[in-house]
Amino acid sequence: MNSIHASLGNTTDGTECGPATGAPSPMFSPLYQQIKALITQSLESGEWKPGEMIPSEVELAARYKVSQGTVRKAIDELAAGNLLVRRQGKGTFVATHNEDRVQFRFLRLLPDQGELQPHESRLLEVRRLRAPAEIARQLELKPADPVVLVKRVLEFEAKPTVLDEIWLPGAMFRGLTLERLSEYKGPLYAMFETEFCTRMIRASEKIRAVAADAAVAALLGVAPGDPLLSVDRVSYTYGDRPVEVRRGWYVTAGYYYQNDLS
Amino acid sequence: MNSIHASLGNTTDGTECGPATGAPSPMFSPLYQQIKALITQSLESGEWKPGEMIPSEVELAARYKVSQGTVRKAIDELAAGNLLVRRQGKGTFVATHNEDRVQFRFLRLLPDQGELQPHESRLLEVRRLRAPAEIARQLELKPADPVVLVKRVLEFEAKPTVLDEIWLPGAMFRGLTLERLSEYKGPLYAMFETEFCTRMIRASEKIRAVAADAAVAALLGVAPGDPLLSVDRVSYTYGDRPVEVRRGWYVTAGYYYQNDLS
DNA sequence: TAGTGGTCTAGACCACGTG
DNA sequence: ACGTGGTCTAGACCACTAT
Repeated sequence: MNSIHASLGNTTDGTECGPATGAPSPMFSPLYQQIKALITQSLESGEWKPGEMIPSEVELAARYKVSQGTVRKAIDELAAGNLLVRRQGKGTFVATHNEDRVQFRFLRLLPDQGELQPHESRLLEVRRLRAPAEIARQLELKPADPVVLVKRVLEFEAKPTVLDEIWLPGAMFRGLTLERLSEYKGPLYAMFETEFCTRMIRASEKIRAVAADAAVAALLGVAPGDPLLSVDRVSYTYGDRPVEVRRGWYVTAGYYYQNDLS
Repeated sequence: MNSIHASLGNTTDGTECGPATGAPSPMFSPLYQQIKALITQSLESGEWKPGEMIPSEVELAARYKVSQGTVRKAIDELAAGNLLVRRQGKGTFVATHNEDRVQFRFLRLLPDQGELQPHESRLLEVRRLRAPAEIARQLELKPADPVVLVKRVLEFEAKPTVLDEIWLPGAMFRGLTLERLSEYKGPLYAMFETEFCTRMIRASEKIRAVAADAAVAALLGVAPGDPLLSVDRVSYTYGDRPVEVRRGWYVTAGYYYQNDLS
């Protein structure tokens, strides 16, 4: 009958970010799962921020009053899920989208030849409106809740290649404006993380081949009817809460979507 | 200075299948990696066949003269890579494509509504020929080496949905004929595994949107020019050796290609 | 009841990165 | 030299499955 001992060093010192919900958490499960949940809470509450180093394994073992091996197994799983990054000799760090190394975890478009060049993002519009039924459903909002709609085009080597319609919960992205977005360099998810305390953990995509309609064709510089890759993505943050719906159209002439099965 | 002790129970008793290559294997690396390599060898040589149970952790620990924890870590990684399947209370088993549970690991097409229905495979042709340059390159064969080409259509609910051109090394798939193929029920990879001792471990896909040409359109019952999902797959077996090239065209009306990012 | 994998511990030592 | 994560061990006990 294992359960975590009372409440200890779980110092959720209300730092800037998230609500530190403190969901009941699984009580009767393997110890390392409980530790995993506690660490996840600290990540979500912002006690340890993206890019920062978390306490060492021995420290955590002391804090939670378990053996180092148990903490290790918890961290192993979190690292496998890309929430943490281990670096031998240095420590364990909170994963972040602000790293060149891991830039393209969520954009799996590669050129037929050569390396992927840095791309240019051209903002078309940023609008606040009431969520259409389908978007509300996917974001788990009430119909007509406020949302932000961002439209943009990504250009690779000066060729428009990706058109994105990005839907975000309005409540969560209050200060998001076209100006603020255009100032920001680098991936969107990096900005969401640093400016809106919203870290994208995983995403699920539905991919289809579609014919370009007139509007999309014009924006991407292709002919109406040309085949495009349609990518419908829902992104999730801690606790599997959906926080972004993204509809993308990819021009796959000279580029392909890379996927590995195992 | 760790290395595996001399040669022990590594009884590669030349059973029916593979050549049991016995590549030198990594000598100075973590012990559990060496164990992992040894286990992989036994899998490749056919000592333990798909679906069978491998020796228990304590047995393996004794055989390799290491602790159970070390064997455990090796098995953990092999299970994570889908080479083995752990089943509590029963044992650890060699993964197989002959299981309903894991049928659609490599076919990620889902219907917009409802569950995926069992599909019908319609063989168009099976032909032996000399490998075109591009196929030879991808299969790491010499140009003009013999290959087998299989063409088929998959039908979902009586609607042709997937057209596949499958290229296989001729030497490896000697007895493969249209008759033999059409007798076989179930996934191709299950047949390859049981009949040709070739287990597909992982695959890499390049996905594009293309316009259907006349020939493909006719076979799939769509109009020429209609958008199709083009899926170029290379599948690998033990040791990352490529053993299949597959060019697929998917009709994504009513179906989508599902992908999860993390 | 016996055998399997699953969890947890405690401690020793190694490999890497830093000061 | 020190602190970090990484490896390896040995042993205890739990949970599940079969007989």
